[in-house]
Amino acid sequence: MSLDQATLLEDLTEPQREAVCHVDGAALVLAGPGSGKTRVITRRVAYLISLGVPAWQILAVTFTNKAAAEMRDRVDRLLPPDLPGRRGLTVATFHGFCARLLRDHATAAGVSPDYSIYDSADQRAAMKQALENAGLDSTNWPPQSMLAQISNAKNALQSPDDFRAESNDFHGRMIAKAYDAYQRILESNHAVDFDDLLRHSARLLRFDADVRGELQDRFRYVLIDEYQDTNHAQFVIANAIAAAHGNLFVVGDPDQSIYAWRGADIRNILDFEEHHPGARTIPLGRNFRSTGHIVRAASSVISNNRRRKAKELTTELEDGSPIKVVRLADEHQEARHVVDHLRALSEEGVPWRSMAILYRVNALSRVLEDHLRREGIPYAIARGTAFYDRKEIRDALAYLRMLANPADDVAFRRIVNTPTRGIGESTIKRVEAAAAASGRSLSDACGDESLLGEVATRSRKAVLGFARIVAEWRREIAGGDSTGLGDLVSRVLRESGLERPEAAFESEEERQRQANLGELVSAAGDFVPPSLDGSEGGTIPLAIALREYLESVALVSDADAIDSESGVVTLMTLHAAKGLEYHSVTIVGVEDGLLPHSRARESDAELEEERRLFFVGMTRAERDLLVASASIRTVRGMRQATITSQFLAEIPDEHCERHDFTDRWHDDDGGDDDDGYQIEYDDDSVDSLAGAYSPGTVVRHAQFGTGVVSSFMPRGKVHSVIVDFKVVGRKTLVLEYANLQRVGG
DNA sequence: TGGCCGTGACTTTTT
DNA sequence: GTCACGGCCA
Repeated sequence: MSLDQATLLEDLTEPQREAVCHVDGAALVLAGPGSGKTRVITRRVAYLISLGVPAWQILAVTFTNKAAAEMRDRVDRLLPPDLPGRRGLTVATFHGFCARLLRDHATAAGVSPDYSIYDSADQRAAMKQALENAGLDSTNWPPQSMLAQISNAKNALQSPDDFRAESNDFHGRMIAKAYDAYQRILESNHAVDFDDLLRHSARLLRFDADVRGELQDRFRYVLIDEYQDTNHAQFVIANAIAAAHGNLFVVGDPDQSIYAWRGADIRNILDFEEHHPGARTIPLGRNFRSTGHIVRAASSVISNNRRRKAKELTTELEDGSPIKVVRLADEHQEARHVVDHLRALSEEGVPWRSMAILYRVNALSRVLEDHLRREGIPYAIARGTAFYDRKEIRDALAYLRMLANPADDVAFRRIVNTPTRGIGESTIKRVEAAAAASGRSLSDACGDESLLGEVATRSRKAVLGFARIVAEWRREIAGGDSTGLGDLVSRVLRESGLERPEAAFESEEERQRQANLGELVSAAGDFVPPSLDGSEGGTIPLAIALREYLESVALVSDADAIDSESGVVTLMTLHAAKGLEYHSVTIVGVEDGLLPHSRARESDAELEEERRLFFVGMTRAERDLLVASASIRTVRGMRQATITSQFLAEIPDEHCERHDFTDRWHDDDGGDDDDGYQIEYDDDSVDSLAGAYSPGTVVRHAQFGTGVVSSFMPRGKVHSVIVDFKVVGRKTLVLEYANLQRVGG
């Protein structure tokens, strides 16, 4: 049976059709929000297959597992079940693809085939160890910030040596030192971090002609989604595979580039035509998602960015209702307002699952949650990693990880005495010393009695006993196949003592923990290893299945947890919302310092990225968009006055209704009695003073000299500010009496 | 050896 | 306000 090409093309616009029918050569599809991007990608894959290109020659790369799953599914539905050549399409995330590549070519890539993938918590532990080894004090050299700078280096494909060569100041040299020490720890633990997945793959493709040739031969057609968010390593990977045949088809939107902080290089998409002379560029500017007010307002906001490829965004849908821009007294009023709004929509028949609440920082979800819960509105927070962040789950996974990778001392150390089995800190120290002296891993050393001379007799028994069960588990892994994964996990949990059936009589928390472990067992039991690849009834060795399972767990993202079918309101960060759409979208906390974020106001480039983030949020809405801010917000337990985001002023008045509810302070039953919307902002008192003395403002005081405002608070009829003075330090002053002068702009 | 309690630091976004 | 770590006590 063949695939009817006319059906694939019939409901497409002209530019969409052009993109779908593009076959050979490089192409750049500039896909504005809501322009049918996913449709174009899936149709093109199906179109290629209809031309006789076998599916296994096509590689499609997305950003999240969820996007990959959706794409696979949609292509699948376009293809007749008995179509020859429909099997074997590769749809993967960059990280997933690279993890697989490194496993298949471990030796060539210079990694151990049993490598572990370290998540951010593991990275922090490794970095702390590295700083200690390098003789750096972690107060002066915060692990988090060291990791961030190392991450940047890795994304730019710099090795520790490259990095050192480029660092000529003291600070840079110290980071180079930490990078080197950190990398040694990863190596000795047979571990890679997220960035290494990309970096090692890029290096492999660049320097190993055999591997490169193999991939180039196999993947004749390469598609990359969200190309604006690729970093240098990803750029190298994509281009290396496509170099031989030049069939690189990328889709993206520079206006939705929101990952520069993670090394994404917007030039990859802006300079695509220079990298690929003769490339075809196809702009998709027509928006099919949102009503007129929303599209035009978003378009207007984003036009304030100077560094962009100007692109017209149009819609043929009706204007719809104007955007609601509301200001509330504080975050509780804000949450209450949002809840009322969503309830009203629900009463009009909009299902909960078509509503989303977006925010810049995760911390804002809490107040919203409280109010949603109190009001009985079903909701879910997009936090895919939440389950895997629980202590008991991390413990369980550490067991599995040290079983799969005996060199993983970080995992081993985590669980060697969890639950407690009489192997205390001093015992571990001694085993560690013995392991280091003999060049063995911790888990190895534990099983070797001859190395444990320094260990007290009683502890030695405990250590050897533990080593014995570990050896038994490893034996089961070596002899089993993929059908035994669930049983393996269940056995390890039981025999390790993590699972305690008697806990049913203990606290609610403990019962919850046990339930979580049970969930982990069933998840492992249901896991289908990707390399089984649809071959029904087949099996692969248990060791490989375990490795693939751990890999899939390590690569889950928050966005993966979003279930549009679940019938609940979704709460998530603006970042996680990329690529999604909802009938109704609420963006909260649109205040100066939050959006744009205070940590991202240093440069125009950062400000523009914040604006793109707001743009992404706005364009998630199909018909209803509510943008809220609070005039007072509690940050870190301190109530602070805020000023509205500059982005709000960029929404043209003809596309929005502005309401100020800040004087409804005492109306706390938040009832239906406030119909009398006030259209005008009364921009007096708190707002304008807060604006003049917002945190960061430089001021001069007659006695204390100059300083920087650190916070601003209304105090009844007066206002007080906390100022960090250069000479005398932190002072709290009453604005009305202090006679401060603002310095500079 | 293990658990508890107090103090200190810190919060952007995430594969 | 929250979390993580270190010190102290049982």
